[in-house]
Amino acid sequence: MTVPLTKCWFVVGATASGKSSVGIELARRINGEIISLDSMAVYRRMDIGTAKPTEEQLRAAEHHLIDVVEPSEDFSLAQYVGMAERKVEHILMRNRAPIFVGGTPLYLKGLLRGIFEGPPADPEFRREMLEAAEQFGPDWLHQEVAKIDPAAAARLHPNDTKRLIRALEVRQTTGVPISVLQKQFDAGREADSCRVFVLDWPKAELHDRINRRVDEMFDAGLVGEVECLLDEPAALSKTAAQAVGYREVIEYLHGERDWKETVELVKLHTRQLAKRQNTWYRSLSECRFVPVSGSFDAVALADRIAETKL
RNA sequence: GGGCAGGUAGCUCAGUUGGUAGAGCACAGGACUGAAAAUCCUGGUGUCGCCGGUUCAAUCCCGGCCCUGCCCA
Repeated sequence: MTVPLTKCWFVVGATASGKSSVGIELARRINGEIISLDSMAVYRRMDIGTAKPTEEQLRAAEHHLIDVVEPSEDFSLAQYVGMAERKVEHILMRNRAPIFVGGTPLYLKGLLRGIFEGPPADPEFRREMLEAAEQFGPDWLHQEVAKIDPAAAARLHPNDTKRLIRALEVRQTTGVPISVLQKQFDAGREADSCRVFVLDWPKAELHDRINRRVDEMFDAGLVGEVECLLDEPAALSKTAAQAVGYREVIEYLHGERDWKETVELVKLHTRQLAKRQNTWYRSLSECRFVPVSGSFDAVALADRIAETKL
């Protein structure tokens, strides 16, 4: 169920923390291949706004799990973990080192601790539940969950619509309460028993990097990229359309706000994303924090990481 | 120069028939397992423009001043 942790490396951090370049340097040193750990880089033709590796970076190291689904397709944690496990297997068969690089902490936790055996999403069911919730009031979902799974209801806030619906969905399709299935979680381990490195920037510096990068994305043609996506025959999937940068630009193209406001909003949402990512890393016992700052040197950092013994 | 409107949290603004104030956003912290770049929870951070007056008590009432916007000269 879980990836063989002692054989894998993880380079993670907030968005714009410099993970990609460190990952590539590390791959060079330890004969590794990179597996993207990113819920949005999986989408084809969503390049600028997801800050995918450049052509040059892609040549410098083998990369996986980038451009693996169409923008019109939904994607999920379970799909990711399944694909990642197969990649790890193949890379190990080639006698190379799997290096996960990216910033989707839920996926990281899924790799580190496993995911529970559950049914896939049922969009129809979710839509119905959402409508019902709207009709019967905000507490209705919570009451429904309490009826079939008191343990889950106790854990979930009445406003936590998405998780409440998922609890109902799992019970509906499997007959088993989600709180029973989720007991399969792995407990988590000491940081020095695995190699999970978090690039840890001072907040002000990270914000500067984010703001600069967002400006660069717009200069590089983010709006044009989004226009092309909207011109495609198949509409953007729910999961693809919620990506930071894409959502705001779509609204801009619909005339909801002007260019300058849009750029600032993307910066804001990216900073907020970075904050949430860092909250995740703090909560995962496996993480080793690697302080980095203005003098950031990807080569030196990769050297240090490569020397880490278990 | 005259008239009108306004000055309250980092921002946009409520409000107090006089008992020192609260929303949204921002910000901080947290949660999170098939939507996760999503979603949810908790927290108010303040010379209520300035100086006087009335009052037990003024952000609120009165007088003066300053600033901003609009209109008239």
